[in-house]
Amino acid sequence: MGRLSRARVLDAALALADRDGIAKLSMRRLGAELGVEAMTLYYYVPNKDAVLDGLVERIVASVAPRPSGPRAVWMGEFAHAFRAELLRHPAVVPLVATRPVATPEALAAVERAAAALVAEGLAPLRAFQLLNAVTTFVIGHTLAELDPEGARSRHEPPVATAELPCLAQALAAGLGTRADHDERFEAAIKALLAGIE
Amino acid sequence: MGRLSRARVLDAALALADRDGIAKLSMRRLGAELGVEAMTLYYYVPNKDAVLDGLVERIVASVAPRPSGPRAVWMGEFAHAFRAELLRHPAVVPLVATRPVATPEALAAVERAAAALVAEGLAPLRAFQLLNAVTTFVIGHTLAELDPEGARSRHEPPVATAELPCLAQALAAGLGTRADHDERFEAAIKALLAGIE
DNA sequence: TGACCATTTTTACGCTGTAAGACAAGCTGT
DNA sequence: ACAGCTTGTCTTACAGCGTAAAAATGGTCA
Repeated sequence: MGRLSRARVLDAALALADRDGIAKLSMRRLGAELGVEAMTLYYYVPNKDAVLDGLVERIVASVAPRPSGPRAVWMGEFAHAFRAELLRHPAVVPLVATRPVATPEALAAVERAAAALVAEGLAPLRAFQLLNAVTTFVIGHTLAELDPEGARSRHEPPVATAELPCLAQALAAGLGTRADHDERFEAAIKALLAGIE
Repeated sequence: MGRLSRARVLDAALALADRDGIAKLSMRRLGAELGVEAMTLYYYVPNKDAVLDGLVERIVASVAPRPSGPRAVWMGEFAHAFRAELLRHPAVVPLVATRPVATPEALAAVERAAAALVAEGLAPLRAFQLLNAVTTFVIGHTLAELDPEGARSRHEPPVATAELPCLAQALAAGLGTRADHDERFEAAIKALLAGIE
């Protein structure tokens, strides 16, 4: 195992969160994962919040819109890519949803994305508004997509459908399946992009 | 102060969360708020998660769509009402975003909302899809709206605009102001509802 | 009085983030 | 070679957390 670094700490944190869930991501566990005592991490990172901010950074910096051709098209592609990345790291989604983009690297990534839109002719304000509308929507949708899994694993009773006939029918008709989510995401992002021309 | 009950525990929890933030909502503090030891709460609530689920229940049960006339209209009104309620309890928004609707009361409220749509002629699956699309969007948007406040209060440097020219310009042009959020919410929900006809 | 009961408190355990300081190893300048 | 500084790690400690288990309290009824 090579030398420690902020990057390696974040790598381990992301792996640990993906494997065991964010709840299990403690400084002691993270240290153990790296073969080191908890306090050692504080040499590379000011505190735990910085680790969480780092995880958000990892996700945010890993996707970017690539403008070319009709805006609704590449914006749609960006939305899909962002959603895919979020689904790849389900444990981190609540962090992305909850914490503002905070680290310099993450802010720089956002700036780069906005700059690309500005280069396409948008005003800076419009660029951020567009980016914001899409990311905000993707995060909201993905959060809703994730919840069920966590809920089911908590305890058996999937849902007391006895006195919830509408819900029971909807579930039987495919509500909450992967296909349902995909389809709804597709429809909603299309509507959103079409409406914000 | 009258007798304790689950309802009064949740009242106190909501008040405490609104006043001091969810981070400060601990069983001991909540007990103190009610003039009682922490462990006493466990007589009214199985564990802390149940308290958090209860907070979600409070929010979810406090708004409902009221179908009458063109769907896009009352759905828009529902979206606005939901957003207003979320903004009234900013500290709870991350919970609503993150935790599935879990308590019987909350599930019943959702069922009631869906039943109202079904009574309007929608298939149960469509009813939930529509509800889901709107609530999901509102939650996502409101989360993004809230983040900045929390971020600013953490420490002074609002943002290093030096090397983030696009962001700086956008901020100067009004990005992130209340008016900006209101306007974007309005535009996006309209687009969404128009596109899911 | 004594037994039952609902409610509350006490005590305790293992876990958390992290402040403060000790410690070891390597590099530098003399 | 020696001293001293830097870099990295570990030790110890503290206050707080959620909550299991058991004990204490107080009221109501037989």
